[in-house]
Amino acid sequence: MTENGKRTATIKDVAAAAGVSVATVSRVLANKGFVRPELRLRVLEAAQSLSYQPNQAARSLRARTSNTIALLVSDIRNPFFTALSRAVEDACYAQGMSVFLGNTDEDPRRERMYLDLISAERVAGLIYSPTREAAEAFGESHPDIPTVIVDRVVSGVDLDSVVIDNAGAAYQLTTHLLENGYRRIAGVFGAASTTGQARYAGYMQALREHGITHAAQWATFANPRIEDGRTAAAKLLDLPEPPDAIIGSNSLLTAGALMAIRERGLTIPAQVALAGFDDDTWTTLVEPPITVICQPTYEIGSTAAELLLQRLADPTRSTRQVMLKAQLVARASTAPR
Amino acid sequence: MTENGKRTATIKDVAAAAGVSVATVSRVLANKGFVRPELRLRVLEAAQSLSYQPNQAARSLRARTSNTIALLVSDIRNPFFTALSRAVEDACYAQGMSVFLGNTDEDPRRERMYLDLISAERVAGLIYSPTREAAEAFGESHPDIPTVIVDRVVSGVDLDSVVIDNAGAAYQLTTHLLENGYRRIAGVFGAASTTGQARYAGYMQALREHGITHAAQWATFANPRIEDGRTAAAKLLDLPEPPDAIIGSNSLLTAGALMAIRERGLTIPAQVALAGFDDDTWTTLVEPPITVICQPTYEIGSTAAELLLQRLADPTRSTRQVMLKAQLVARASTAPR
DNA sequence: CTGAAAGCGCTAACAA
DNA sequence: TTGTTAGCGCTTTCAG
Repeated sequence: MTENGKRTATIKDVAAAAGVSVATVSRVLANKGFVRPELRLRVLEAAQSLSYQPNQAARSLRARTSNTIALLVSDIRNPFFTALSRAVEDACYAQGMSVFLGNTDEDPRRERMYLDLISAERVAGLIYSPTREAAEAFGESHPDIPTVIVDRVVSGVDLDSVVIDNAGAAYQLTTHLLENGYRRIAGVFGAASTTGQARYAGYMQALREHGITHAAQWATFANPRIEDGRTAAAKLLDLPEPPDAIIGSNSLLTAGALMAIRERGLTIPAQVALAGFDDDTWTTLVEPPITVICQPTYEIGSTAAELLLQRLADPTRSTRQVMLKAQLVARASTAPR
Repeated sequence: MTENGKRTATIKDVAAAAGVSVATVSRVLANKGFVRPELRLRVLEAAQSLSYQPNQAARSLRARTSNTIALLVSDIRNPFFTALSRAVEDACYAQGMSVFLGNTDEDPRRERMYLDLISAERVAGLIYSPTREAAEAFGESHPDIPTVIVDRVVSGVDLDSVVIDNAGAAYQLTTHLLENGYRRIAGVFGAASTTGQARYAGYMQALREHGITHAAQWATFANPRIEDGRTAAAKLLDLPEPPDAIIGSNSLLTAGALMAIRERGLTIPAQVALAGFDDDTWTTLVEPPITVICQPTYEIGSTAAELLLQRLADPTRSTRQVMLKAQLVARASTAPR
């Protein structure tokens, strides 16, 4: 009753075609144990001619883990995460693993849903940029799978992670502005991430160290979307005492700020300087080119994937917190005044 | 011997905790058949307190299909595909499905590997932007799963698809240039996709209809990467008789062309006009803003996801080829000369 | 070196 | 209405 019809071939079919047992087929396919060369060949040929594809679901069920890792970020359209995802995907491709992609939109509910999905799917591992809420209540209900944190910081848990020194980078960027003669330096920081917080802290510290009494309304927070950056920057620029420089905490916020500046016909940097994070293509395409902190985005992703893959190979190894170096790229948008 | 240890709870554990059979648990979780409210409650509570997550691998094995769709594109960093992926992800999220992401890099080998992975994973469906090779030899070995083609065209097979009228759009864009007085119009088209071909065809047709004898070296082909666009445009601009306008077949090629133009200190549009496809953010951030064909990228993605989800719900429905409208957005980079 | 058989966790007949 | 049970396709003892 093997009514084979159109069904994709199973290991049984291969076994039958090769005249061996399923165990033997499994062995040659996994290259485990020794099999007589002759049989091995028969099996390989049978598999070939039936275009046999081992059923991953069955494998995962048996192995209690899958061949897949998940990548959970706030929004793939954020160029930082776009580059990151590509790096992750490349590394997984090289290992024959697949990657699930999830966007949280910095929304804890959406994030929760994905975390559940992820444990239901029994993914092998997770590369994860948690929302601030999740970072703060980590462990509460984080799925019990190997996890590498990227871009953000979660304290009080022992996990692999890859970050840049966000506070330091923001400090450096702000100092650069100060040294170039800017004083009324405003910032638009990511509202939902620890990264935004850290950059804010570095920014504040630089101001403090230069004895700048900072007007509270110059530090604002926005969601990482162009529109939100534009709105936030617009408010800043319309202040009675507007800033003479604006820092965007990521390329979307910076782009939004640029739009707001353009709309008001202000010239950069004469009337207002602009600087930001992430060396996205557009930052050198616009006039004047924009000063940025250049994060090694691809490298962050590949390092994260590497850490995860290594942990999968050896779950007992001690965790590593990798801090990659970001670089200040000074351009005309922050020329000395 | 239920040594439960740290293992994630299974349906058995829930059944035991609720004092019912696994079948009952399955029923209440799937909302199938009737279960006494009292039992239903007990089951729900047990599941809750054990933080039970149904094992998807087991479900997939049983159901012979998974809860996942795959998205296979050339490069997620191409803004067109970035937006597309986000749309797909949103639609799947709404259905509680997950999405696999794969980048082919227009490399048939890499594509093949993903197609195999995809059939091994028994994904429920596929949203797919095939390389030209795959498009031409379609069916040869395409996995037997519901597939929606996006962005590209594959002939001779009966599949759902979502495209824009690429030839028409290129025709429109070229005509716009011609009407604005440009004559030596060059183009940098995607080398590896049917989309590039179609746009080339539309471009050629517009030239022909205007009686332009086209210098063959003005139509060039490049991989969809900024660097390649830059190189291709550089060659164009260094020609003894350089073009007075350049069309980029996608935002990466257009960005590359812009760089090449800038490097040579040429002014846009006085010395050379520039136009392209995809209304990426940077096109309005630069000076002058760039004329583009604006594709409804998000809508393309959500339509594709919709078509796929509908087909999963009803595999027998007839296929649909959806053609979405792209829009010419004329800006200063192609002002009349 | 090879095969038989026991499950992995779940759903859906089929029984009760 | 509920429970028992037979697989889904695979890997891995355990025998032979």
